[in-house]
Amino acid sequence: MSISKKPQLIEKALIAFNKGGYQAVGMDRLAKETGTSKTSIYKHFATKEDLIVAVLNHRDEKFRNWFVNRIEELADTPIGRLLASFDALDEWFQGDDFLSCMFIRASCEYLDREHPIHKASERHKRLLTAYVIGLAEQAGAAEPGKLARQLMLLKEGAIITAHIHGPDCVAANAKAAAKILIDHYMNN
Amino acid sequence: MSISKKPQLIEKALIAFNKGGYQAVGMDRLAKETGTSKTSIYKHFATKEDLIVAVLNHRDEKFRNWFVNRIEELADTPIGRLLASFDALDEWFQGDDFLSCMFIRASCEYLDREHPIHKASERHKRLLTAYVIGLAEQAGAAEPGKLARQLMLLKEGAIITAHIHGPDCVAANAKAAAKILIDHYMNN
DNA sequence: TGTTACATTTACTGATCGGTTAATGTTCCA
DNA sequence: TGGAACATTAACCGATCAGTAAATGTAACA
Repeated sequence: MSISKKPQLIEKALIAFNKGGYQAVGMDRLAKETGTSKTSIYKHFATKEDLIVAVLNHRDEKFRNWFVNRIEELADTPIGRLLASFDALDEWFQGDDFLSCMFIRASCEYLDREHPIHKASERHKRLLTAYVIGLAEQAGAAEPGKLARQLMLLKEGAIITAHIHGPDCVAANAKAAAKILIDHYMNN
Repeated sequence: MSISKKPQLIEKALIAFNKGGYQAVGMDRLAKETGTSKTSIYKHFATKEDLIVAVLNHRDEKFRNWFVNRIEELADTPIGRLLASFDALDEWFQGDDFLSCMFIRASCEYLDREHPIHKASERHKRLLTAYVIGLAEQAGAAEPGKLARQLMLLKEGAIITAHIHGPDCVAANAKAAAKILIDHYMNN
């Protein structure tokens, strides 16, 4: 495999891990599903752990990019965007390949907060939170950090709930709660 | 192992799975950590999957029992209890053995919603939700189901956030959001 | 055409996976 | 004391785990 095919390997590994789980998908199966021999995979990544971290960082970039762009398509005011973020979530939940969040799942399989895979998940959530804080600041909320973190709690909760019980009504309910919180922090 | 030691086996297996994860803890390690030979374990449980389901059902009973009792110790009005549930969460988060929620983690390792282990997790969350709905009804909230489900989103989000980023401020922030939501549904 | 360099495959390592078989205690009653 | 019943152990099963070594294929350049 030439060096230029590394991104394709990461992309295919992402699909495999998303579908099957990090521990459950072994390197042999990964080689099969990516169409790349194990030896070639290990040319690019020293360990499975390194590959997973690369997959997560790729996912981070792709997801945040999609999320922000979608939100900006859906609304053009800060408050509108804070709310629209839940519509974007709903689209994600309703998709065929939604199997919870790859970062939450990673942190559940690699429990130690100091584990590189766990840290990659922490980073993703921190960056997402920073984006929401920015929106809350633009909106002129009384306590933007507090509001943003509360909205993030609703988002994480919605992800878990949509995965465990199914996606119906979950994002809409989270959005309704978000509306109440936003209204509170904009009038106090 | 006599039949009477089955509960102890479940209890020890719970600790092992909580500490190490469901897939990561193999049956050999489980035998070592529970002090029970594999053959004896398989006398009580046909498969590892059956054992995990038994562990989860035990955890469900134990956790809900603790949760409800703690809440009723902390407050004696329905609204007080809705809020106190977040203080109980905080106590859980701050404990030494907090490694996210065993049911969330189970649903993350066994992704298929039809999988028995996933279903056991769904059941636990459904029963918890039912309890919170009951409190919201007692409180006389305008839309008790909606309020309760929104509070549940905050709880699930808090669990994930406390696990990924650490427990500091998480439950308190969720409680602050809960206060706003409760206030809204009690005055409208 | 011969050679160097690199990509890729096959076959393998020891360890561990979930689960089973056969042998060895141990207990209890006749 | 003999033996049926049951609990427990150790050894083993084929499959798979993450990772590696050796062999093979392929391309570029001299």
